[in-house]
Amino acid sequence: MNFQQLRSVREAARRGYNLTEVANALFTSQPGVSRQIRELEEELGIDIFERNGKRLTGLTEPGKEVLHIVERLLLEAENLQRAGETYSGKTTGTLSIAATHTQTRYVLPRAVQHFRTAFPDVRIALQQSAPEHIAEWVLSGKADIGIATEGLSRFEGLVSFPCYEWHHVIVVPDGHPLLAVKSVTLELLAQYPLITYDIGFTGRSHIDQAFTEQQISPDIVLTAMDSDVIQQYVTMNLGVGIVASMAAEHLPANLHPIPANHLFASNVTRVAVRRGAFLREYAIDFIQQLAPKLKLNELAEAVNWRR
Amino acid sequence: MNFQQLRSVREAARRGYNLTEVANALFTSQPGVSRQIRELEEELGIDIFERNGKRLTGLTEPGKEVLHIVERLLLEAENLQRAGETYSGKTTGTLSIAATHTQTRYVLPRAVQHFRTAFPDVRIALQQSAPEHIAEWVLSGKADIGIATEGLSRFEGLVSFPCYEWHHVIVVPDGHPLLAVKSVTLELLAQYPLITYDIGFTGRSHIDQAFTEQQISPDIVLTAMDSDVIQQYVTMNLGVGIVASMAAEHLPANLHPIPANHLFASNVTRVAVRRGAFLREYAIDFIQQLAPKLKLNELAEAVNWRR
DNA sequence: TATCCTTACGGAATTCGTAAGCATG
DNA sequence: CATGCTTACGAATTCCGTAAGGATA
Repeated sequence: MNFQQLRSVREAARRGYNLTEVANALFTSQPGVSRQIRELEEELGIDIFERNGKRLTGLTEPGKEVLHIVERLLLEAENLQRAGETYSGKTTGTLSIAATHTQTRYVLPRAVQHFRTAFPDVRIALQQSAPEHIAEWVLSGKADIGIATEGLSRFEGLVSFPCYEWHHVIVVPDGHPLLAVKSVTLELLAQYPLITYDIGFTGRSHIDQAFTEQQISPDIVLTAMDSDVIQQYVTMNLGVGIVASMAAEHLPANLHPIPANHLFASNVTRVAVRRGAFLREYAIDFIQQLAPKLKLNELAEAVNWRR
Repeated sequence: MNFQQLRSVREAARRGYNLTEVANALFTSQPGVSRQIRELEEELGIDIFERNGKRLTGLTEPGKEVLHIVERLLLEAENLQRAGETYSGKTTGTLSIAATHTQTRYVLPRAVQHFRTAFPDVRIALQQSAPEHIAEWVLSGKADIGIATEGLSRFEGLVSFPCYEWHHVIVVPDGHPLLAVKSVTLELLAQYPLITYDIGFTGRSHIDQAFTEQQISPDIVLTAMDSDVIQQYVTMNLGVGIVASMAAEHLPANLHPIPANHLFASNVTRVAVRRGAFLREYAIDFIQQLAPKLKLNELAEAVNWRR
């Protein structure tokens, strides 16, 4: 058993069982990959892959179990590498962050700027994606850190920490009737067409929840994944916007914020890492930047309690 | 990075940093081991071991972190082997069980007998030890299964399941005054010298607890790790014995049991496996033999939830 | 017939053990 | 001076890529 065999198996599963592609990905020859896989299968005494004639078509039942273990093995191997890099005082490396648009656009810039000065030699890979995919990315090791407001705490394989709390804010264009109202109510709000986030994004669930509780059906005419798009359509007078407070901090001159703390439940943005991951010094630093209240030993314990 | 390097590091830490010994254990040459370790250190860019001149004396700070990861890696590798053996339908292998004396003596014989007929080609390694060590053995992978009444549930790295419930029983020799009493009380019992288990063994904590709650100080004249010794001394009229009900089932003719269900809290014997371990079919069978109420999917989930 | 996997083979690189050298308690 | 680690070197093994062969959509 060796690591090249394990890499071949993992890559084969990831790349749709096409060994030619696997060979390219691993910078080796196709017969080599073929051999690695067969040798591992022989050593374990089982078929890992289903074969249709000569072509691989999928995983066998035992193969699925094997793949799980192989993934864990390779993740631990990466942990080992990173441990080495950390303690050898290397400041180079890559910090891979998966975050939603809202985080990437309004929250991360400050953290990234600080990070750049603190660790100038570390490359940052920002992966913007939907909350449900962020968890996947972190679980698979493709991202070191995941940041989102929804859907991170459901995964056993992740440890997540609260970063900060925020509210939704109503955004209207110049001269909108709501600007004259002292305290906006949900009923009032529901009289206008609304523009807000897609389901599953940026606290959308709390918006729906608020309306449902008061048995009001809002007229949501348009949803988007990001606040810029929402603002764009509010400017075009298509409706009243509901965006995250972070997005409402720097509005263009023709748009105006109206507080909505009293209407929608507050949201907590969380940062997540894979349970058992070895975190580089700079990754820990970045997390602490995002969640300043988080104690270092809390973090270490939560991530490594598996020991 | 390769597995031989990892094995060398682990073995070095286990064998007191004597590379000559490590070489023997791994059936290779001493310079080979030396090289493996140095190459891994070079690849990771750190010193794993403290050196005093040429000799290894211990782990460096980073080395401790590295060792943790290495241990996990090698355990996963063993999991992979076992997965192969399981699915390839091999009935050979070894089931390593760590248990207390009481379990080994009175509970395991039946399970082992059943196991021998079901899996005649699997060797059984019974490791008898103190409860606190059982957890260690299972955690380190030296034992597949641990069985004890105390001290298994405290470990995050273990998953444990209840096997069966039992009580303590009072044991007295022929003609003892307690035999004439209808229902023994703690006060009455405390008037005699007592012989029972060592602290930390076989439900001893529940015995102490019962006396403490009634503010009685029993006169425990002798403690032992196992029931045979206790019975021996009861026979010699040194005092009244308190043993596990399993041990009182087959008493010699000159000793007599007196129920004590009403005096001491009942005990639950538990079986534990390492979280994330891959369990061979026969190991699962053995566990089910011990804990018949345990559902298969419960077990699988608890052990592998890490995925 | 184009794609994809296997087999065969030979050269290259790695690995490993022996023997000798050196440090330490 | 005995134990224990390192260095040096050569042999053996393993590894890997190229080229050819065969199966399948």
